[in-house]
Amino acid sequence: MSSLSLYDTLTRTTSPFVPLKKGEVGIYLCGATVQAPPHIGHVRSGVNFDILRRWLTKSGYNVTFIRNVTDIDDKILHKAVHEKAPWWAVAMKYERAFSDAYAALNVQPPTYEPRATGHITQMIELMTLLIEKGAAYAPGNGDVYLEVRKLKSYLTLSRQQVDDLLPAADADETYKKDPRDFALWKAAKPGDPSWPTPWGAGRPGWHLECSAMAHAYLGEAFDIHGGGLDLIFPHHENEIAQSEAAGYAFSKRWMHNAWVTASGEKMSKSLGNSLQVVELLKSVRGIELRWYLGSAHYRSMLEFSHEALAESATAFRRIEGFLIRSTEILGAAPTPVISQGFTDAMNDDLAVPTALAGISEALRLGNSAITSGDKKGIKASADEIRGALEILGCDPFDPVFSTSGGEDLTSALDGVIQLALAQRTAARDRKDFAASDQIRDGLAALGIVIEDTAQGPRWSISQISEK
RNA sequence: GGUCGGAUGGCCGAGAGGCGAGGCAAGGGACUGCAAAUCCCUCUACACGGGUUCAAAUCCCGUUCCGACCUCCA
Repeated sequence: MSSLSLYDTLTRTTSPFVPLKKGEVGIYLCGATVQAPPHIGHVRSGVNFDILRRWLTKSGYNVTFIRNVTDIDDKILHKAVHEKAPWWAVAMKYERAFSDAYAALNVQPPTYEPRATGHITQMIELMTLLIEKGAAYAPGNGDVYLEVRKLKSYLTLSRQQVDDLLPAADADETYKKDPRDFALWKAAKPGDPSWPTPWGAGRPGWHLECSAMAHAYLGEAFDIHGGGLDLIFPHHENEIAQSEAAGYAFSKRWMHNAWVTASGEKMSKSLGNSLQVVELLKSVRGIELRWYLGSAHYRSMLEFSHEALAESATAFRRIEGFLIRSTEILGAAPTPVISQGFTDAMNDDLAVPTALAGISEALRLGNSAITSGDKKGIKASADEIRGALEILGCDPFDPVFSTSGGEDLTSALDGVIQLALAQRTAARDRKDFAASDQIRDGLAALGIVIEDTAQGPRWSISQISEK
């Protein structure tokens, strides 16, 4: 029996996962800044860490999963001006869009999903502590800064030296002791939302909120902190700086997902709307998009193309088709079973691609078992495949993926189609293939696909058409 | 300037000293009245140049190209 090993960005190595508290895992994942609709890069992070969470849960851990919502920042304020709407309306609109995208991809809701603006009190407490300890200072302009040169281990996650950093273009050295000092708190500008503090009214800096919320929900030390690669610096470095300066042990392990790239380049908001989740869901189902995003290793760049996505969806439908056929033959949905091969792969830093190779093997064996009528073999393969799909969040039997209409409609439809199939079978028996093909073509025109199997004809509703 | 990744067959994507993952696409075959589905077979690749080694896609040195971060980023 293998045990779980995970990569740690801090040490740049894979090491055995040992929780701080037996049987418990605390995870903090940096969520979205809700200032635009989600594109697939955003949801890849959600999918990757959802797989981690499901695997930890399946491994017997009680997982507390925190994913924050940054609902106040410069971009949201700019967007509010642009959209001629209050900043909070903009934030809520895009928070909903993210929630919808996560739901469409079967990303489980976090245990708690804190918003930055709901935790100003905790942020003020943290700043007070940091100032008391001499790590932060309020120079009187309403800003509060963290003094990075006082920290002994600043930039260890990204392995940089303070003096190597390019000075920020917008650094205001009037008040900062060092241009690299970063803002915990930003003084209010006229017209901007603000909250009162002992140092003046203002709003939180981006980094402070995550430290404050992680502390509020997971305590001074927790197991895993996650996010996209681009958050390593400055965001995660600054979180570490704030938290350690406050005396917290903070995260024991750091995990970062790689990007979805387009033509080799990191996906960015300038690429337009085509790779937004809502757009892609017009050509593939949520379960298929999830399969695609989850199929590459989380630390590998995933080169997006519409062709690759379509191929991935085809591959998934093949697996799904087997599970549906096996269910028809066995008269019951498969029971999820986790195979040893799947366990070993997932325990090796979530080696999903290796696990997928195992699924392909089980699929081949299962299809052969259908051909030979080996019900025991069918069940063994179907159980194993469903078990794996469940962890990957792509279980076709999961109610979240069920198409509207439901059982009643399907069974009524089945009765009608069975009548037509009986006519067709009769025609085939008397070798009247013109008549039998006419029936098949007629059903096909209605979106009903007929297949002749060893167990007799079966029908299914054809998948949504490709664009 | 600093830090960090990457380059694998037509395409996507694993692997990290010996045994050429897997998928998609393509071609051939089996099955079938035909189709679909399914199964079998074929297509045997690691950017380039050196080196280490009995053995290198994998380790070392160098080169080229692509990309990311350096205070808005999943």
